[in-house]
Amino acid sequence: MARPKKPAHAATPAPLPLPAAGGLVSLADVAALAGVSSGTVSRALSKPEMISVSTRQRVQAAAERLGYVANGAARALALRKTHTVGALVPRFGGSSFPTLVQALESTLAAAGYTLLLSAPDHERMQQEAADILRALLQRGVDAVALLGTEYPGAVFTMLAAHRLPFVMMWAEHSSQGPCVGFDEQAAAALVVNHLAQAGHRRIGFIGGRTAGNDRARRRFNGVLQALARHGMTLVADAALETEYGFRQGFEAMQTVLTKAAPITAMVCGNDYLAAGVLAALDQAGVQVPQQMSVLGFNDNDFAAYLHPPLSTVRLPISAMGEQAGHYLLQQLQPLPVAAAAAAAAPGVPLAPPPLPVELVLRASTGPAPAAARRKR
Amino acid sequence: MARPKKPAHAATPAPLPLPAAGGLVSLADVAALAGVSSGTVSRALSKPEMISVSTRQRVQAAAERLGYVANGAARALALRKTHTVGALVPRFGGSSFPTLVQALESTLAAAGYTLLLSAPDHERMQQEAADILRALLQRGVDAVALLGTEYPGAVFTMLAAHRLPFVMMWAEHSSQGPCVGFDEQAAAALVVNHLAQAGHRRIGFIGGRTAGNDRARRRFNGVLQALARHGMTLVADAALETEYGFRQGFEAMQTVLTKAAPITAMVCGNDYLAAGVLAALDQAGVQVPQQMSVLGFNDNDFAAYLHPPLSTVRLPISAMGEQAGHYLLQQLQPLPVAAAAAAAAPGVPLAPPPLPVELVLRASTGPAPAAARRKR
DNA sequence: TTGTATGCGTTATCAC
DNA sequence: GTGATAACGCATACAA
Repeated sequence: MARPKKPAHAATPAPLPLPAAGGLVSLADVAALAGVSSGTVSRALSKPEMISVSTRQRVQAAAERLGYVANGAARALALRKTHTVGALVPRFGGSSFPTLVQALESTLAAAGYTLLLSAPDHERMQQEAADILRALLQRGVDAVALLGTEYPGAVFTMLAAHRLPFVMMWAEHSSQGPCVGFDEQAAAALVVNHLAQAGHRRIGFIGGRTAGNDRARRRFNGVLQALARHGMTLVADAALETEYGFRQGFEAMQTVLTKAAPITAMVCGNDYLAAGVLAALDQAGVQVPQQMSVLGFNDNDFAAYLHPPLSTVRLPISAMGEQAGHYLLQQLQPLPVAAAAAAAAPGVPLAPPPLPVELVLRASTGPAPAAARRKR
Repeated sequence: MARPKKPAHAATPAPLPLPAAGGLVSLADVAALAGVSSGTVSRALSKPEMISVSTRQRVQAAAERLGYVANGAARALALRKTHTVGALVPRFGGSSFPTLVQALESTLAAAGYTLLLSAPDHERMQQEAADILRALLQRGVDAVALLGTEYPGAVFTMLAAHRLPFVMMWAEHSSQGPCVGFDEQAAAALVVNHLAQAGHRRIGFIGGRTAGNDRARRRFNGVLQALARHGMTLVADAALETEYGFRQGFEAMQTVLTKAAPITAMVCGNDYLAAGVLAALDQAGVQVPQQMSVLGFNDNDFAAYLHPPLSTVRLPISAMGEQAGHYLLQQLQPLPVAAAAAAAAPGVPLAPPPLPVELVLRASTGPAPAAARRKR
């Protein structure tokens, strides 16, 4: 600033590594030190191949020396790109969403994108989703990852108005846009078929709240449908929904036991619930699997370390996060071939196929107890 | 733009809710529609009290109509403030960090701040922490929340150079800056004292890796020191460190059992490990607590639903996240009184006091087994 | 109360 | 290969 030209022989009296006036070190500062224009500095740093070796080195040295860090806001303003992806993920703690988010974040980070996380604790989500999204848009994001599909229309309207790529995670078949997820019905079928083949006819279910939670609802419906294919339904008194959580599973199972519904197997909506269910059975003196079988959906990864180890459907949570990330990145930086494909079928971004699920059998299931089997 | 004045009687032929040309709707668009200048729009939206009621309403209506969302990059550039806090949290999935982050995020969100999350999956963290922080700075953050204290000096140098408020979470007494956390030593003492009073003399420990993990190290040291006060040390063959996780706890406990170290109690570094330990004991036919007591640090919240329910020290993870958030917010928007205090003692931001811990006893501990007790 | 003009730090366009 | 210069969209002195 004081001297726009002047190559930096051995000038500057106090060239500390952390100088900068009141504000922070900018392109202009680096330019002054390197004795070039700010435009050159910009290029030297972002497109080195366009610059001669000597000046590039001078610039890099100067930048290093001053501890220059580009101002993302200015860059975003000029580029109209933030290199940031927003994520809307409700009920973050105590769920398996962290695993999903971790996978999403590292996938994005590997491509130079950062994750702007919004994790409304309450079910503010339901009403305020649009406001929360607005905050994300306002802050500046190039794309958005949503958990689930249950959002007010305003959310999709805003997304469309801003022409933002987005993806719904842990979801399938939304008319609103592309989803990544796995086949919940297949997962439920895996569980139910296994129980049916073992001779179980009276089956209970403890799952998450279905209102405003499409994941819990699909899971529940999947179980119902799979049961129907075997000519069964859930035992009325033994079908509950509750919040996800250890305590909730525990208490729900206590309720089921109180009602003394004669069941031989319980299906658990996720493994938090399953752990609570097992604890309740243990406390009540019910033997697993001798007196009752338990199976679950394995959102997290501790089912194998419960007592008894729980048979579960293993769900590809991490893979789902990676898939979401890759999908968004593909929308963000379309490769030649992808762009060509997109041009061929415009308007319909190709969503990835559902991820595979897998039944993992452990000690918690066995043939239906004799007493129950006699009933049919 | 076409007509800078002109109040918007009933003009514009196709006033769709999502118009905007190639780019997106900006202040100027709203201004044009409302028939005012862009400066007025800016004020009407951010400082409504400076504007007359009538024009304010016109502006708000126009903004609404166009679906205007402010451009955060431009705002950040003009304001030199991003209203964003960066977080560096390693090993995100399968830990108790999500709970912490959730609490941090909602605390910040309540004050209008968003969370930029960086969650290096690997122990890239160790080497690349500075690069990751640089990415955060470059993206633009007003403050930073770090998990733990183990960062290269470059990290703190950059933080200082950019004059960024920051806080280290789950930490105590760092010379590098303010910390929020709880007293790990007190927590360890709670556990060890309880065991000592029950007559245990031969105690083992399975905890997290201490290299490059100050939390695991403090926890380990706390146990050692508490033992020392009772004239004990850990039983050599029964003291292991491993990654956190169910499987890891399971395998570590198997190793301990293999070595047949005659112990009467195990202390677990966290509850993932504890769950694995219990599973291993169960599989080996070791009765808890009759033959062996197990206690643990309760990072997560499922200790009560294990088999048997695990006695633990309950750790205030959520409170820690809130505390971190409040601390940063206080640095960001100093209240009159806080500012005065800061002026009185400049340079040393006052870190909040450690949060309280609590011992929760359940069925997993009892008096030391007779066989072992005989030994002393 | 409202309009005008300038600056925020970068990138991109265009001459040189 | 490099240097001016004009956006980018918003906030804010300053003028009216």
